[in-house]
Amino acid sequence: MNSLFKQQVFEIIRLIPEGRVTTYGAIAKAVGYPKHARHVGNALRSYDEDFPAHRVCNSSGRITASCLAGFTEKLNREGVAVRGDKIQNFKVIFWNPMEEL
DNA sequence: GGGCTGACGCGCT
DNA sequence: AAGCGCGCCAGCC
Repeated sequence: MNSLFKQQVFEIIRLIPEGRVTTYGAIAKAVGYPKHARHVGNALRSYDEDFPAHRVCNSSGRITASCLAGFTEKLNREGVAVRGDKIQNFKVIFWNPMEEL
């Protein structure tokens, strides 16, 4: 994949407000690659510190990241309730990147 | 070059 | 409600 893809993905994630979350698919669509949801996650396997990767989950509001515990803790600190791997009020706090472009 | 993997998503059982 | 199957495609071996 070209680095532009990653770059745009990272750019969008940085725009996610505190206390809000979005999905891999939504980001993929927003950057013009609707079928590349997997690669959004793939690009996030490694990320810089201070990068809010914990604000990204799958389309059903579940955290599928490797470090679930860490993300849950970060989300809780931002006021996002998480039970198990499921984000509570997902539909309410979902942030749509499409509306920001 | 080929097979396997995967932080996904959607439709069908 | 909960799985299962399949499409998708960049990396990694």
